[in-house]
Amino acid sequence: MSDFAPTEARLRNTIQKYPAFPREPAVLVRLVKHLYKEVHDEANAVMRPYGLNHPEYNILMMLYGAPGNAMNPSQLADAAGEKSANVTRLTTRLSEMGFITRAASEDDRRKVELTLTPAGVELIETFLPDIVTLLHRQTRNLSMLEQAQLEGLLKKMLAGFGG
Amino acid sequence: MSDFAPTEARLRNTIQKYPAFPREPAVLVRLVKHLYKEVHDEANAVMRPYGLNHPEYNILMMLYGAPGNAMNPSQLADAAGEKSANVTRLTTRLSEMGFITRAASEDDRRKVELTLTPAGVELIETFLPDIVTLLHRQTRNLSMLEQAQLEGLLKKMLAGFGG
DNA sequence: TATTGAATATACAGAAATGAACTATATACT
DNA sequence: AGTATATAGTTCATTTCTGTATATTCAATA
Repeated sequence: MSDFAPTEARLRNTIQKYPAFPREPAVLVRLVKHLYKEVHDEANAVMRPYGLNHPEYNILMMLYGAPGNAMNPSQLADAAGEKSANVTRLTTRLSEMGFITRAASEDDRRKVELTLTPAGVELIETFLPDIVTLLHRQTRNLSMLEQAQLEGLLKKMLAGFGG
Repeated sequence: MSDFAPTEARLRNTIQKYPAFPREPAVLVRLVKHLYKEVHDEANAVMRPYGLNHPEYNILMMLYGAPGNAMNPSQLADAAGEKSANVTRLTTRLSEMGFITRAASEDDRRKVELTLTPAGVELIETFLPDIVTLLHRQTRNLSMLEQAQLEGLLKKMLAGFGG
């Protein structure tokens, strides 16, 4: 449970030296960063016994939630927040392990269709209980109302990106 | 401005197949992940012309906010959310570039003191205008009240980690 | 004061991620 | 049709990161 107070202190010093530095945006960005690191590390730890890491978990879950358990690499890159070159590597490995298949698309021959295999589905449903526990733990400090509020604010912030 | 609707749809499918999967915690984690990726990529893009990347920017800013512009590697690892082995590498590079110095601590000889050089401070104050612009852009959709609410909720969530 | 255990930082090898270049296919335009 | 432009995916070289082992110093205590 990393303490955020030192970050606040550093930010005060920074602003004293450089008054134009915007406190609130900087706090938000640093909080997001810290939260992500925790999420990432904890997910890695949970997945390790299954021979997977956090990005691989993500890929699998995106497919699990897709119609027909299938997606293209580019959709997957977008969904999982990975660069496309990285999706190639990740899906190659998952396919070597037998959890997904790779097939050329019929209608557009540039496209590739990645599909979960039954073994992939089985694997997912094996590790999901651990993930469910993790997710509950990671949000245990927030009431349902607070979770909903947080969701709304994060979406709003995210929507402002990329301009 | 990556659209979040497909994520929601995937989550609905997932829950239909696996009802125990907690929607709200999963949404929050995915939002944090997407936000972080955007923050990371955009910061990398802004820093590139200065010959730096996002983690290096972070290291420099942590030092800039520290008393005496100095910290130990372990403090820095905690502050910047980097693994300590990575801090060694990052600070070695920054020191080779002349932006920080590395010195053995007087009182505890296990410790190392990393300090910003004048060149480091100058560099920071050169790129800060671009960062300030970036930070404002990344939070432009949120009112000041919303930013404060978001800060509170993120802190609360973060405080629940690590148990 | 020895000894044991904890803390700090680094080294190193292997794994993961990135950016840029490239191939192949599809779409738009004239 | 023919040419230019855009899109999908991969490859490759390089950079970045991680986990683990190790060296050194400090702290506690018997």
